[in-house]
Amino acid sequence: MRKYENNLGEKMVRVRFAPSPTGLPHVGNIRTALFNWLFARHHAGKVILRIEDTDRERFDPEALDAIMFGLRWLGLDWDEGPEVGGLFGPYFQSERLHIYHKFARELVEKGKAYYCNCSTERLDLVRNELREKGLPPMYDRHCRELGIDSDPTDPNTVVRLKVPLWGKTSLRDELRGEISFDNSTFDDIVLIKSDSFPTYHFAVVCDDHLMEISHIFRGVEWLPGAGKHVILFNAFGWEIPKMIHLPMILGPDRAKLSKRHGATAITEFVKAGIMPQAMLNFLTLLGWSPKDDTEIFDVEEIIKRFDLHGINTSPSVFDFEKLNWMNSEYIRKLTPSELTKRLKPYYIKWDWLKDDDEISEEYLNRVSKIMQERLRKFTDMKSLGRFFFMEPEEYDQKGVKKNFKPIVADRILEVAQRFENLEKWDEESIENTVREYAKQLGLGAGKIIHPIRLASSGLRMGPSLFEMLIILGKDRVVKRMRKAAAWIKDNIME
RNA sequence: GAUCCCAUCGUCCAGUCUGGUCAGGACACAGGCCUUUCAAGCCUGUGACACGGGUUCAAAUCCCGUUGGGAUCGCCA
Repeated sequence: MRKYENNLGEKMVRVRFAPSPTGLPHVGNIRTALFNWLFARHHAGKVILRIEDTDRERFDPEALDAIMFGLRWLGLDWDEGPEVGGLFGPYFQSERLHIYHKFARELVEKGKAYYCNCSTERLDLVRNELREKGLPPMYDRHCRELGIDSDPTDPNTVVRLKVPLWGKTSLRDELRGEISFDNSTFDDIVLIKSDSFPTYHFAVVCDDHLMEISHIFRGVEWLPGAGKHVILFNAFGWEIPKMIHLPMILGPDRAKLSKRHGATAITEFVKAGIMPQAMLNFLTLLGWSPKDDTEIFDVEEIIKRFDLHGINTSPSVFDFEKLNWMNSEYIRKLTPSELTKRLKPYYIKWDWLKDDDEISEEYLNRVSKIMQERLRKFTDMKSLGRFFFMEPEEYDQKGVKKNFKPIVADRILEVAQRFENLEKWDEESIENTVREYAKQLGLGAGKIIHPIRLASSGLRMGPSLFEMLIILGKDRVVKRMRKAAAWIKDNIME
């Protein structure tokens, strides 16, 4: 009797995300976690986080924190697993060794597995010989019929699965249909290693059964090995969960997405100033489609609409550009004060702000408002908005060439003087001052506007000049203009 | 090498299951409008059914083959 059945006797949806804590969580793994989660939430099922820490050599204690951080950042919670517990624990495979040992002994007793004492040297030798002959490198099943007596805990032996030598094994992928493999192409895989830890293939089958997992979502890279899992499930006589193999995520060169393509760890997207909502939205659409033209939708809407039918089978290229665009859409949905809240940590990191600064919240919100629609990522602020906090230390080179002619220095000084004399520092007064002066000289307003922009911000592009000057404040603007005029006189020759 | 998976604009997706509308949308790109610049916004444009056979009145869609891409073949997961 299952622990989790509804009162119709139907299996409850239970999915698992089963990362291996060996490094920073990769977007591919996170996408897998996301699809698991969306499916479970859509069907009011349970999400189990299980830690596959059976590789003691590659274990990285920081990885687990990074994984949990990444999941929580995206808003993916789990109903059972580390820090929340559950009825099917422990959720760390390293704490379940006795379970795997018990099942391994059972298989040996049933004649479905055997102990093997072949050395790694011998295994290498055998495989190399086969490889040289152009044959698939496999174990030669030397110990298969030897009847070696041992125990899963014995460091001198491993436990191997007795894969059927003939016939076919087939499985049903919910997206691709029947897939079948010739048993002759399978190796007698190791189930328990000599350090008494289970291999991935063994642990995953035992745990998916024991934890009553109903649907297995994982990357296609697991598909070729899934036949072995079926053999194992059958050896135990266990029901096989439904399997869904998710298409791979590729880099722009169509190779599996990896570090050399740029940011791939979820933490790097966090640092770059990508919003979790945007990341979730983007990742959802990478391999799944709502079947209409909806592109921007929130989690609730996605959960409501997520289903197996919309999942793709072909691999997709991770388009950083489109993610940035989507992020800009989400940035625009924020109120100025929400944006300020998110930008502040970056300001502090860049030394634009100190905790005890007297810069007002109101000032920050005005900066947020004026910059909001030109940010794609929070980090764009670093180059686009520096001048709101720091004096320009240099001027944009192209801008200098175009706008900082020697004759301009006196014009800047003149406008600075007129600014200083202004009683009101509002858009109307500033604009009138600039336009009237341009008119007096018989010049287009742009001839005055561009040098002022460059003088006050150091940049040749940016938000509306007059609004920008209001925010900066009269004193700072006048000071920066005089400084720029002096700079022109010092640096620009006739 | 063997096995498995995949194949629509440069990219992400729709259309394929259930053959029949100029193959639709988004990102990117190009041009235009707006404008003090940039961005945004609006308008327009460039751009794809990998190839070859078959089935059919009709094929992106069904079947077969070819080619191409990817993954997997560990006491890693």
